[in-house]
Amino acid sequence: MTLQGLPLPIAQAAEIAIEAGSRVFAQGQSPENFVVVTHGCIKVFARSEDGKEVVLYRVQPGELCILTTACLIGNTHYPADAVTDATTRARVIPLAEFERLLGESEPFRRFVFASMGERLAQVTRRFEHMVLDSTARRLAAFLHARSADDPVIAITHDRLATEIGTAREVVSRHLKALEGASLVSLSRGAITILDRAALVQRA
Amino acid sequence: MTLQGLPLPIAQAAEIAIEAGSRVFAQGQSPENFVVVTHGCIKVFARSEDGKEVVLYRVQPGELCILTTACLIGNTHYPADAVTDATTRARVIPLAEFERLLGESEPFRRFVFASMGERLAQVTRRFEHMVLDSTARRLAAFLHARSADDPVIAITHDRLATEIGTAREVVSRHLKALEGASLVSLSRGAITILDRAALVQRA
DNA sequence: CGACGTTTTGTGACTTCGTCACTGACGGAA
DNA sequence: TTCCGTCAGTGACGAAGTCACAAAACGTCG
Repeated sequence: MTLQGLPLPIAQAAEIAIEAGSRVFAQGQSPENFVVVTHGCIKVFARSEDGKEVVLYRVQPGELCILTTACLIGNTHYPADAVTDATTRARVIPLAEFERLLGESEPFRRFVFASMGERLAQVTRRFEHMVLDSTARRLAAFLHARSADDPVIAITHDRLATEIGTAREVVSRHLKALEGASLVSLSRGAITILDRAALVQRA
Repeated sequence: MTLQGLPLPIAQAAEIAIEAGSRVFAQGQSPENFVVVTHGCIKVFARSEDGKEVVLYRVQPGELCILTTACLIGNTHYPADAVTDATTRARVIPLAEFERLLGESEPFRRFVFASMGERLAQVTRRFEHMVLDSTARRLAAFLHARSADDPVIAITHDRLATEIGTAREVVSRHLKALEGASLVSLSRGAITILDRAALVQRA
């Protein structure tokens, strides 16, 4: 799903900028606009009463927020929270215009459904791994995915833990073990991948 | 989402019957029809290589299968499996007709999106509870939900375990504890709820 | 530079959960 | 009644989550 592939109505829509770390929507709210990210990244996550978080998915450039879209027409409210990971730019289409486009533009409709299908498949896989895979596997898979273009991953153990759905201490211990096996080297706030191939084996 | 509330095109669609326990779709397939359940129940679940399962959600009467719908237009394939829990009847609309309706019928479109929004919120909450809640809480919540109209729940410990995403032995142990506290009584293949109010407390 | 506060990481003790390997109990069907 | 398949109970043990701190690493402000 590239930016080039965006249907005309989206490519022509107004663009807004959101600074890094700001809340895009909160649990219980109802959305007013259809949103497609063009730059940056939005993190969508659920939070329990006692403050623990799980990341559901991220909205990358060229993607729409499936929850926003579903709530928009379904007229329900968000079951999750979202904040920007980095400075983000997005194209927005107000509800009324969005509904009109859905009825009139076949490419637009196709784009919306295709995006929802992909995202749904992604969340399903994530769900499956979260419940069925061991922590060690999830960690290895995460490190492998995040080191695709740069062997140095800038992340704290705490953040990493919420990404893969476990506790910080558990992450620290597993990383220590991986360091012992010379697969990674650790420093404050960063993890350097030394043996990426070996990580695939463990994932 | 009641049957009465179904938009006309669905109420008029052809109805098919599926016997209990048969596979509705399998991981990797692509759907050919839009489906709305009218009687019975379809269980949608993910499965790992070694055979472990997690239930994602169930499609009840009046509901559509969100995965089928998303894959249908997105033209992707199923990321999960589905089987009928009981003898099931469903109305089906072939792909071409479905696409035409989406463009032409505003109520139909609204129904589809509303359903997706609801289901998505449901899966999100399920995801959250699965990752963040303790096994004891999930078990109590399950027993409470399933005893709404009948205090006797017909289910084996093994099935119950896959429902709440844990192992059979863990379920057996927790149930034993609940029996000790006189909240439930146990028999082969069935659980009788004795103190439903106390279960809410623990959920 | 050095003291101080914050953030990040390391560790040990303890609980809960998941897994394994069995055993026993129940309920048909032959 | 005797098999046999399904279901439940158990003890042992390793993996993972929780709790309570201690120790680094870093930022910043006199």
